[in-house]
Amino acid sequence: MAQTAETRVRMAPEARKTLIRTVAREVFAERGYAATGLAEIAERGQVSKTLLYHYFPDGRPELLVAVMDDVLTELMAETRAALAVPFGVNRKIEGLVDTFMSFLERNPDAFRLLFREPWGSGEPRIIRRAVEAQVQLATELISPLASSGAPGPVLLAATSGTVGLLLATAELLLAGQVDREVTVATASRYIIGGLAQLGS
Amino acid sequence: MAQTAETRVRMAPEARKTLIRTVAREVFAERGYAATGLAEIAERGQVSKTLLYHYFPDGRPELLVAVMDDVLTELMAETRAALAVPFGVNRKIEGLVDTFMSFLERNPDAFRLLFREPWGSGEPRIIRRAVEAQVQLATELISPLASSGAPGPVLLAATSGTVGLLLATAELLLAGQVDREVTVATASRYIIGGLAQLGS
DNA sequence: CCTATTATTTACTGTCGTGTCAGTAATCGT
DNA sequence: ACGATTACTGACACGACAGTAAATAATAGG
Repeated sequence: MAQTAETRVRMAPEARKTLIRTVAREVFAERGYAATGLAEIAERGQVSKTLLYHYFPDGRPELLVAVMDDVLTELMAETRAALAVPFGVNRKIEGLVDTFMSFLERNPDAFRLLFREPWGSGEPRIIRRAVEAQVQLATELISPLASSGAPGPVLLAATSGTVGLLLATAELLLAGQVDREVTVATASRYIIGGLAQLGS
Repeated sequence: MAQTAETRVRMAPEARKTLIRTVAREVFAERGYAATGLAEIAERGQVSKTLLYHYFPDGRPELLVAVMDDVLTELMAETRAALAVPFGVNRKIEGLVDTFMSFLERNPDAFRLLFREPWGSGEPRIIRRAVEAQVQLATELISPLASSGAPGPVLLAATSGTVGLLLATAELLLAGQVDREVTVATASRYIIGGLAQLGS
């Protein structure tokens, strides 16, 4: 009967928190937000549900925001790096697209979590703000690539559309319907050609 | 105590069915799929939950597929009409975009239901098939607008990207951040410019 | 008018997910 | 060594929702 005598694990709060964030990221990514219960996160993290509430008092929403923040930070870092090269706009666009697709191939589920969940309906405010911030960032990042002569709203529509285009083609890549080379090449050309039309 | 004597309403099956479809469309659109319970549909339709199961044995998923089908049918009809004009490709594109945006302004919630829900994760098969059909249709519709010289995968990526672009700018329009004229003009130009790049 | 049919409801069961409370075990300071 | 603090847990109340069985009222056919 030698009970393995429940040796509890007891970690430093920061460590536990990041551990939880990591696990939550996995589960949310796999199952999607709506389909994920705190119970599963707790189980996989070898942790009680109560502890989740202790570190993230607002429960699931707060946990999700934390995860979104993590993923977004990574993505933004890589993207910024891709834009920092000393080449012309067209080259930068290609670099951006390539980086984006590469990130998605490495984090396909996180991608869906970030961009393909139906935020905006009845979800808590924390999430809405996180999503707005996300859109904001993407826009700031892409705006400089467009011809700077165009008026505000046009620019906004164009950048937003560019993001949509990227996401749609990315989906195709993830579904295995188009290989990466073609995806990157086509999307890049499309974007270059599209942005070129704004001034005329 | 004069009970208004529960006069049941008893309709012909077809009528009830379409009534239910209508109500379901409203509720799904407002609340989103995940957040909608059958109870609410039943309540708003002045009908018992059991009846829903009677006419749609698979419950929520089946109900949703029915609604998606209705909305999609409408959208496709309008879109086809817009493409049937005897003008050149560029004009057709403008017409398509305009029609699309117009439809969305009239059915903003249905739009979100169709395109912005996270289908593809753990949802029942019926839904997945419905979504695939939807993508299929959109692709067939847009494909002919691209320069026909490009190879298959490129064409696929381009059409898919076009849809993404449309959806993204539509979102902007619905959010009131850009007015319709600008949205249509910018999206059209972008698409025209983008598709033109495919051959080179 | 009466019976067979069927459209419809009431009332219920089981499941699952959130959020909480009272308690238990590890660690730290002294 | 031994309290005091703090990380952590088990068990449960509570509500919402999917799904079902059996009864009931409306209609159609004779």
